[in-house]
Amino acid sequence: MGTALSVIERFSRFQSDDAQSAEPVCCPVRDVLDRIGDKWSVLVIMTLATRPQRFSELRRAIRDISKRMLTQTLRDLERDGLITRHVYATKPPSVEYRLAPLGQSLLEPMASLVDWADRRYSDIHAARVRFDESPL
Amino acid sequence: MGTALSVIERFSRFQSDDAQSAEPVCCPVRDVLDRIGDKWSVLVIMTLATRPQRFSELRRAIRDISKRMLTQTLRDLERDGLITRHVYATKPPSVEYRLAPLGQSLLEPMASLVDWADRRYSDIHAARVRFDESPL
DNA sequence: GAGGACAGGTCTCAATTAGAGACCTGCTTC
DNA sequence: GAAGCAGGTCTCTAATTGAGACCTGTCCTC
Repeated sequence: MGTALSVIERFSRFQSDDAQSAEPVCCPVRDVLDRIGDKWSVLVIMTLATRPQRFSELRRAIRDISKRMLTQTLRDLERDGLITRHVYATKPPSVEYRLAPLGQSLLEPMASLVDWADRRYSDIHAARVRFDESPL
Repeated sequence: MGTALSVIERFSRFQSDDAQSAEPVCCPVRDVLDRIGDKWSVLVIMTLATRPQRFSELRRAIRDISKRMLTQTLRDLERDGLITRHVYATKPPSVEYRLAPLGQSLLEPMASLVDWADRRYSDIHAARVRFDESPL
């Protein structure tokens, strides 16, 4: 609790410093969060958490991702050092993606978020229904 | 560690069940993650973590958010029960946003993610540079 | 009492981004 | 020799975003 606030306060200070300056916004945390906070990254990382997988295994696991977005998400994650890409010179060459140590280290905090989402989902859903039904 | 994997495995099972069915993807965790995983939600929640704030205070704190997106983000967060909106009938009516208990409960897991981002930023940045410089 | 400022938005339009799906290369199978 | 899979790329369209004009109402200043 106290820990959470101290982390967030540190971040806030960064952000308000930024609010002063005329420069474009530049904050490491935002930079990273923008990257892993997109629609597919978290899903891909969690899918790779159990075991390394090939391109088409990932596509089957995450049914509604398009090839285009899967390719792009994998490239971005590789670029950030969260996953690694291994090409095997088999008959039709196969490509395997696996979590790099950096990606592994993300599992812990990510799991706490997933756990939160899981436990609070019913509250959130109830709030939505209430909001949508409310007068006006 | 073990905890992280068990949470993620539970989620994965959900996802692979889903992979079997012909139905459109439907998973509580994804539902929630899509919502808070957008560009602005995390920023707004963290800004409100320190104290309740008014619309224009938020705009000043998050300099590069447009009015349109701030309004929309706040509505969505309110709808999900993460924040509450209070209108005061002052001379020019003022509107204050504050974290609801549900939003408070998100601070802890979110902070662990922010902390990760903060501590790993240099690794990620180094990986990017390496990737961008690499042959081809 | 006209002009400007601020609060909290909404609306419109242009630019960016995402998704569907056709297409490509190389190799195997019927 | 038609068809299928792997791992992508390319193109076209649809949805999302951001910039910024505009709106209503209440101050304050001159």
